[in-house]
Amino acid sequence: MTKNVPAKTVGRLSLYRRLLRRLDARENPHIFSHALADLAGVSAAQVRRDLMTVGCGGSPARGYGVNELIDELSAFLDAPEAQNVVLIGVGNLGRALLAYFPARRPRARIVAAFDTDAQKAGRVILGCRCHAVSEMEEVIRREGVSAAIIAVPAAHAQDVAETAVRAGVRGLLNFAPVPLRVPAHIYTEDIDISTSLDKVMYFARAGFGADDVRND
Amino acid sequence: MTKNVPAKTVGRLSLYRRLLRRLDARENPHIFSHALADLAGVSAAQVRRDLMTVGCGGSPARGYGVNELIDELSAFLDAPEAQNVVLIGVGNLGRALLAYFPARRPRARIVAAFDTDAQKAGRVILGCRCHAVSEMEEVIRREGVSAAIIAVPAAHAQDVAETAVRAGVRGLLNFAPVPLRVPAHIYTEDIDISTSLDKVMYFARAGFGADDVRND
DNA sequence: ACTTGTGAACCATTTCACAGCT
DNA sequence: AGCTGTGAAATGGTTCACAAGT
Repeated sequence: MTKNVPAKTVGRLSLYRRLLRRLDARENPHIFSHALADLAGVSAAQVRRDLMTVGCGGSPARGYGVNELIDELSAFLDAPEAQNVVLIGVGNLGRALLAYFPARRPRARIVAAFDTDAQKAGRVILGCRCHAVSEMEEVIRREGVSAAIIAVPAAHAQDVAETAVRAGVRGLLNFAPVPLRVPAHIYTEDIDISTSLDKVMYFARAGFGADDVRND
Repeated sequence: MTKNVPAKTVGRLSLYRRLLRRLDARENPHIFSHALADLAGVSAAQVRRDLMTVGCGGSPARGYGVNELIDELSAFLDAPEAQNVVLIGVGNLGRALLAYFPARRPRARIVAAFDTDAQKAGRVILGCRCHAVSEMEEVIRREGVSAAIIAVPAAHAQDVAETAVRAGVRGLLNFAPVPLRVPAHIYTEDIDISTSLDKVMYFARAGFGADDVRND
C-alpha cells in the first residue's frame, strides 16, 4: 500500500501536522496551501505536492480543512497502535530527551532506558525505568520495541546499534557523531549536532558575498 | 574565493574530518577514498568529489594523506580565528548542549547563555555565564557573536531569533520545533527532533516490503 | 479571481565510467 | 592492478504553469 514516500516528504508532513495543531481550528477551519507553506517555510507547490502524495485533498474555494488534514496526516504518519521505543544512553543528552519526549509524543512510548553506568541500572529516571545494557536484548524483545534512540558516546554507538538491531528494532535515531553500519532495511536517522554546528559556523563566517548559499 | 560549496558537502567534510581525527595517523598515514567512504557511509565517488570541491588531492598510489587532509579540511571549515557563539535557552536541552560542546569544539566558544528564568540570570551554569534575555542584544554586539544556538520552547523561538539577528548574528542552530522566518542571508540549520522521531517511527513500522526507502 | 491537482520542465546532487597516473 | 580526478549521465526532488473547479 504505502507508495514509497520519500523521507524528506515524511519529514515535512510531520511538520505540517505540528503547525496545523498549533492553529486554532475554530478561528479558521480551513487553510490554503500558500498559508501553510508560509508557516512551514516551503513553497505552496511543495505543500500541495506533499499533500497529494498522501491523498489529502482540498477545495479550490476554501483550501484544506484543518482538522480533516490533521486526521489524515495522523492516519498516514502514525501506526495503528502506539509504538514502543527505548533510549540507549542516559547521559546529559539522554536525560534531556527523556524530559522532552514522553510529554508531547503519546504515540511513541519510551518503555525503557539503558546505560552502562551500574549506578543507574534499576533506578527510575524521569519516569523511565533504567536497565543495564546487558539486559537490552531481552527487554527489547519482551516489549516489542520498534525503534531505539541512541545517545551514547561515539565509541559505543556501533555496538549498541548492533545489539538493538539483533533484538528486532527497525528504526534508529542516532545522536552519536558517527554513522552506523546497519543492514539496509533498518531506517537510520542521524542527528549530528557537531556537524550541524560546523555548518552554521561555516556559513556564519564573514566573507560570503550576496550569499548564494545552497541550503537544503 | 569560496566557490559556493553546498551545505550538504560542508556537512560531509565536517564528518570526514571527525572520522580522520579518530584514526591513528601513525599506524596508517594514508587513506584511500573507498576506505574513508566506508567510514562515512557514502560512496567512494562522493568522497572524491567532495574533496575535489575544496581542492584536496591524493595520489593514485597511496591515496590521501591523513594529517594533510585534516589540515586542509580545517583550513576550509574553520574561520581564521575562533568564532563566538551564544546559547539561548538553558533548559534541559540547553544544559546538555553546554555540557557537550565546549569540551570538543575549541573553535566555537560559547561566550554566554540567555534564559527568561530570572533565577538563572547572573549565575554561571556549566561554566557559562547566564544572562537575562533582555541583555541579549547588548552582549551579542559586545562579544562579536557570529552564531546563536536556539534551545527555547516553540513559542519563543521566532522572537529570540529576531533579536539575535538584529544584534548581528549570521548563523542559527535551531532546536525549536518551528521553522524560523529570518532574512535570506542568515544561515539556519534546523534540528527538529520531533520530526526526526516521526520519520523513524514511520519507517520503523512493519509493512514495508523489501524496503525501498529513499533516505537522504 | 483565486484556488487545487498535476504533467512537464527544471535543477541539484550523486553516481557512472574512464582517461591518466604511479 | 588499482587508484585519483572528472566530464557526462542518471537520479531524485522541486518548481513551473496551466487545465479544471468553485
